[in-house]
Amino acid sequence: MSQTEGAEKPGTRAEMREETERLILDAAERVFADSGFGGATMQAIAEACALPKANLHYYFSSKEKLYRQVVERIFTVWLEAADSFETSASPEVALRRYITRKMQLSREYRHGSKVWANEVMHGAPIIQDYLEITLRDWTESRVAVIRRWVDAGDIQPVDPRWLLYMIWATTQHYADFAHQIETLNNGPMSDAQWQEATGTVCAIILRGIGLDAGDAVAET
Amino acid sequence: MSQTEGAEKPGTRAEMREETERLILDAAERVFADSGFGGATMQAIAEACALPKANLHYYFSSKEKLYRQVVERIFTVWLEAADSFETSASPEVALRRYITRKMQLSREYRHGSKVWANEVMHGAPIIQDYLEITLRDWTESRVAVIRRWVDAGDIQPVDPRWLLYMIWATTQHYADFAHQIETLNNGPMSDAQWQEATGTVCAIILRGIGLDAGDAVAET
DNA sequence: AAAAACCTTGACTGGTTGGTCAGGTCTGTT
DNA sequence: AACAGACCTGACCAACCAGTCAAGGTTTTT
Repeated sequence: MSQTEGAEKPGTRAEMREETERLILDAAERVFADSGFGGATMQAIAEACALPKANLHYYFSSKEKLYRQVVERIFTVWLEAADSFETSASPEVALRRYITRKMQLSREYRHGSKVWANEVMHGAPIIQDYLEITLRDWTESRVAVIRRWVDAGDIQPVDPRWLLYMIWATTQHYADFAHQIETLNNGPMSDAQWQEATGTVCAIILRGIGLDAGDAVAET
Repeated sequence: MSQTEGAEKPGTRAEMREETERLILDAAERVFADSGFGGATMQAIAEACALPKANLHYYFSSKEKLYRQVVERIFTVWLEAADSFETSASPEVALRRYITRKMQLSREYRHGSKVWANEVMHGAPIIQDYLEITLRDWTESRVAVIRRWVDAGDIQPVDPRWLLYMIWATTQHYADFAHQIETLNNGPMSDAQWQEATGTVCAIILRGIGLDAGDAVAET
C-alpha cells in the first residue's frame, strides 16, 4: 500500500493530517482485530500509535466512527482485489487468479480480515448497509458470470453462491484462524507453505467443479 | 440434547443446579456470540436468562470462568462430532459423513461456532491450552489417516492439513458468516438450501481430491 | 422444630471507559 | 510581529461495568 516512505518530510498540512489518520487507523485495525469492538479501548489504540487519547478524538469524533472507517477501508480492499475475477476469459484463469489473490490478501491483511469477520459475525451492526447494497450487487454480478459458465457446460452444475462461499471461507480462514493454524504448525507458515496451501486450494476447487487443475500449481 | 422436558418437575437439588447452569450457559453463549467477550456484559446475560445478575456470580465466580465453560462446551461438541471421521472404512464415506455432520453442527450450534471463532481470532487468550494439547492431538491422528489414504493412492496427493482446514473453513463459514449469507439470501436458508449446500460442499471436496462424488448428494 | 446448608437478590463499590474541554502550542499569513 | 486557525493534550466527568455482600428465603438434615 505504501510505496515511498523512507524519511518522512514534513509535507503540507493536508498530507500530515492524512498521515496521522492513517497511523491511527492502522493502530485501530490491529487493536480491533485483537480485541473486538467491545474489548478494544481508545486508550489501547492511543498507546498502539503513541498518541494521547484525546488526540484520537480530535481526528475521529467517536470510537464507533473510527471503527467504521477501519471496516470501510478493508471492505474497499476486498472489493478491488476481487475485480481480477471478471477480467479473465476462462473459468480456470479467473478462479485461479481470484483464489490466489484472496490468499495473498489473507496473508497481507490479516488484521483487516479479522475485523471484517468480527463485524459480520456480530450481525454487522455498523456496516449492514454495505452488506445490503455494495456486497449484494457485487455478488450478484459474479453469480451471473458463474451461472453462464454452468449454462455453457464449462463447469459442473453448482449453485454459484455455494461456490463463492466456499472460496471466501477457505481463503479467509487462513487470516481469521491464523492463530490456530500457527499453533498446529508450530510457528508461522513459510513462503513455501503459503504457496503450497494456495496451490492445494486452487486444485481442489478447480477439480471439484470439473476443471482440469493441471500441474500448474506454481503459476501465478 | 434434551429429550424429556415438557413439564419441568422440581427434581433434585443437583438436577436443578445443573438445569440453572445450563440455562445460564445457553444465554451466555448467545450473548458472547453476539457481542464478543469484551462487548458482552453480565447484565445482558442475566437479562437473556431472566435471572438477577448476582445470581450468575453465585453459579460462576467470574465472567471469565463463565466464558471458559461456554467455550469448553462447544469444543467438546466439536470433537465428539468429529469422531464419525475415523469409524468409516473408505475415504468417501468418512469424508462425506464428517462434512455432513459439520454442516449440521453449523446449523444447530451457530452461536457456539461463533464463540469459538471469536476466541481463536483473538489469539485464544483463554483456551490456548486446548489448542496446544487436545486439538493438536486430534488433528495429528486425523492427519495420519489422510496421509495413509494418500500413500495408498486412494486420493490425490495433498497435505492433509490444507484439506482439513478447507473442511473446517467451509463448514464453519455457514455458522460464523450466517448473517452475511442470510443477507445475500434474503432470509434464512431453507431445509432444501442446507441440503443442497451440504451436497455441493461434499461434491467439490470429494471430486477435488480425486474421489467419485457420485450423485448421492441426498444420502445421509 | 430447630439447625444447617443452600439458594436468591437488591443495593452497593471500586475501578475503568468513552468522551469533553479549556488552555496551550505550532504554523502560515498579513 | 501580530494575528488566526489548525493542532495538541492533561485533567476531568458521567456512565457503566464486574464483582461483593449482607440479609432474607427455601429446602434438607438432624
